[in-house]
Parts: sequence; C-alpha cells; structure tokens
Amino acid sequence: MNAPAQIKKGRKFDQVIEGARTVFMREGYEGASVDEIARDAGVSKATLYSYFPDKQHLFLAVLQSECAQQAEVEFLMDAGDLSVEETLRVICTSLITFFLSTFGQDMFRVCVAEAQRFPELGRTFYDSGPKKWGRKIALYLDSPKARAVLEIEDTLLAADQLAQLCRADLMLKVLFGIEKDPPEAEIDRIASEAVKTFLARYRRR
Amino acid sequence: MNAPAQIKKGRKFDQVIEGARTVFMREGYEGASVDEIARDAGVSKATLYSYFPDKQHLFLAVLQSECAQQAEVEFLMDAGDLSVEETLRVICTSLITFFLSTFGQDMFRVCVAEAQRFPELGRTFYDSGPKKWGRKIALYLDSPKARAVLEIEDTLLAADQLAQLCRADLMLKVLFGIEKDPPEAEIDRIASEAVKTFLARYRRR
DNA sequence: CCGAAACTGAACCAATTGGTTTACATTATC
DNA sequence: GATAATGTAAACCAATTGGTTCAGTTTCGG
Repeated sequence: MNAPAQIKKGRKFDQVIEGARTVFMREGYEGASVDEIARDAGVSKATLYSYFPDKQHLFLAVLQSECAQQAEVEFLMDAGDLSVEETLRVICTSLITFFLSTFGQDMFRVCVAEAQRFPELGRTFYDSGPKKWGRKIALYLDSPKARAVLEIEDTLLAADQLAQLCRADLMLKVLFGIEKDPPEAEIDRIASEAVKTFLARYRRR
Repeated sequence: MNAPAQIKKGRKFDQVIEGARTVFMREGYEGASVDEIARDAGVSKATLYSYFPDKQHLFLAVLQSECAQQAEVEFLMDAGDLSVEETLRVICTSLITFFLSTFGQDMFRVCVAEAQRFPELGRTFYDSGPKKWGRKIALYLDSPKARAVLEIEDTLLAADQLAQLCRADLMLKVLFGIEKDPPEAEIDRIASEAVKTFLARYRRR
C-alpha cells in the first residue's frame, strides 16, 4: 500500500532494529554511536548503512516501531460483567503497570529527551500513547453502562484526570530513580486511591 | 562553611554558568559541545576549563544551581484570609503555570533525559521539586484551617494527587510540542477542574 | 602605576564521530 | 553448482569531540 521509502531490504533487518532499540533507549540519540549499535546488533556497519541512509532515519524507524507497539498496549476493559468500579480499577492497574514498566519508562524518557530535536516524534508519541488511551477511556466513560453510574460533562478531560491520578507518587519516583521496582501492593493502593478520587467526583448522585 | 571543592574562581563565573545553562537546556548533555558553550558564554575555552575540571562537573554545577532555584519556587498559599477552596485554586494555578513555563519544562526535560547517566541528579531534582512541593502542600492540608474543611488520611498522597491533577491535558501537550502556549483561560479551567475533583474526594461530609 | 591574577585566542592533541568503500565471504534460489 | 543477493571486516575519510598549553592581553587591587 505505502512505498517503503527505500528503507529495509534483507534478513538481518530485525537484528538491526533490535540493537538500535537497545542502545538508543540506554544512551539517547546523541549518546548512542553507530558503531556501538552495529556491535550490539551483531552486524557490520556496512550492513546497517545498507538499510538506513543515516543515523536519524534509523532512530526514527526505531521510535516509530516502538510507538506502534505502544499503540497496541491493551488495558483489558469492559471485560465481561465487571462493575464500573471494578472496570476502573482494572484500567488503573494496567495503566500504572505500563507507566512503571521498563518499556513505558524508556519510551517516555527518550521521547521527552528528543521531542525537541525531532518535532514530529513528539506528536507521534503523544498520539500513539496518551491521546489514544485517553480516547479509549473516554469511550468507555461514554458507554451506556458507565453513564448509568457516572455523570461527566467532559469525558476526555475526566479520562485524562484518571490517567494522571494513576501517576501519583510512583511515576516520578521511578522515573528519577528514587524507587526501582514498586511492590504490587503499592500499585494496587495507588490504583485504588485513583478510583476513589475519580468516583468521588464523577459518581452519579 | 563548606569547602568549595576547588571549583569557581574569577569574575566571569556567572557568564560561564549562564552560557552552559542555555546550551545544556537546548541540546541536552551529549548534544552540547564545550566549544559552543564557551562561544555562547562569550568566554574562552581556557577560562571555562579553569573553572571546571571537565564537562560533567560543569553540567552538574548548572543543574545543581537550577535545582536550587527550582526549590525556591513559591506558589503563594495561605496568603491572608482566602477560603480553603480559594487557596487550593491559587496553589493549582501556580503549579500549572510553573509546569508549563519554559524553565519548568526545560528542567523536567533535561533531568528526565539525564537521570540515567547522572543518578544523583535524579534524586536532587526530585527532592528540590516534586518532593518539596508535595511536602509543602501536605503541610497546608494538615493545617487546622484546612482540616476544618477537609478529611484526609494520607495528606502526602493527597497532595501528590492534586499536583498530578494539575498536569491533566496541558502538561504532556506542551512537553511533546502539541501545544505551545496555552491561554490563561485553559489553565484556569484545568485548575478549576483539579480543585473540583480534589474537593469531591476530600471535602469533609 | 606596578604587579599579579584573570582572561584570551589559537594552536594542538588523541580519540571518536557518522559515513563510505573495497575485497572477500556467506547465503539462498533455481 | 552457478548466480546474484546479502553480508562481512577493516581500512579509510573529514569533521568534531573533550581537553591542554602557552605567549600575550586585559583587568584590577594596593
């Protein structure tokens, strides 16, 4: 359907992307050297440069692929006959778990770092992450089942508030290395508190 | 009181720090070259290296100074005879304004980017920013005036929830370049919604 | 107005950067 | 088993990097 933009050819393509992913996530764009990427990917520099015209395109290819993967993240919602409150708890728990995951943290870190240098990257990340989840949550909040229990004027904002509540306490602590791997109990607590606050505001009276 | 750690000597010290600040904030650590910093500071490289032993120490000096400045940020609270609700609104408005300010965004961006490479930086930033404000807000929430109106078990968590609610919608949009300079009306709206949600949960019944 | 401290500009260094090329090896596929 | 696509390793490139040195100016306190 789309012209592959004269990128990608041979069989070691995935190796290259994978190696680049590793190094870029660890070192950032400027911190990562092409030699190191090639070494880590177990591939010669010539091969690498036969796939991508330069470092920028390689970087963007990696980030693009990661954003696509990020867009696929599913937080099981609406699964069966859960109550609205239970559903919200499930949503929050999966959100928090993702925020604190290595993948989620790495993505966030390098996209924050490089959104200036690569303006389109910022938009891509935002669209495939926060925006997409916000939309999805808002969709649920607008569903009949939820509307029976909740009363919300601006569901998009409400969805974002819920997501932000999920970042309480833990998110920044992990991001700045204050805490490494929060116990599940702590995650459950934050999720529970997020739902409580959310329902206090939006539960139908 | 403290040994100045054989850093800092002469009259152009501030120029150097200022130039370094500019370039580091714009380019990040790896992206910033010492030559560019010296140029921007209007100072010879020799002078620069007479102040700091190497690039790392210069970077850390800048960030340390910025963190100190960050710690001084005051969101006027408890100012006079405002009601609790009014006070919360003032807190939120100043928080949001800071989050969206050039300084706040730059600090957040480079600290997120480099917290891996400079682990102590992450802690310093977190302590002088989020943690300090959280403590301060919690202090207010624990005050008699606030306690008369609010009922909170975990004031530190509540404070953090409030701060997170202030990041709804706008924070990530600005961080990733989707929106440049949100109008004051929008800021007020987010602040208002944050307070509403907060009070819904924690107002004494 | 002198002497010392601070500062400059430019040359210099070894190492590394992103990127190219060449001469040879490994794969597939038919 | 020939052929053409993919791959390799290493040498090579010019440019830039962080960092040093030094002979010469500027600045300023006493």
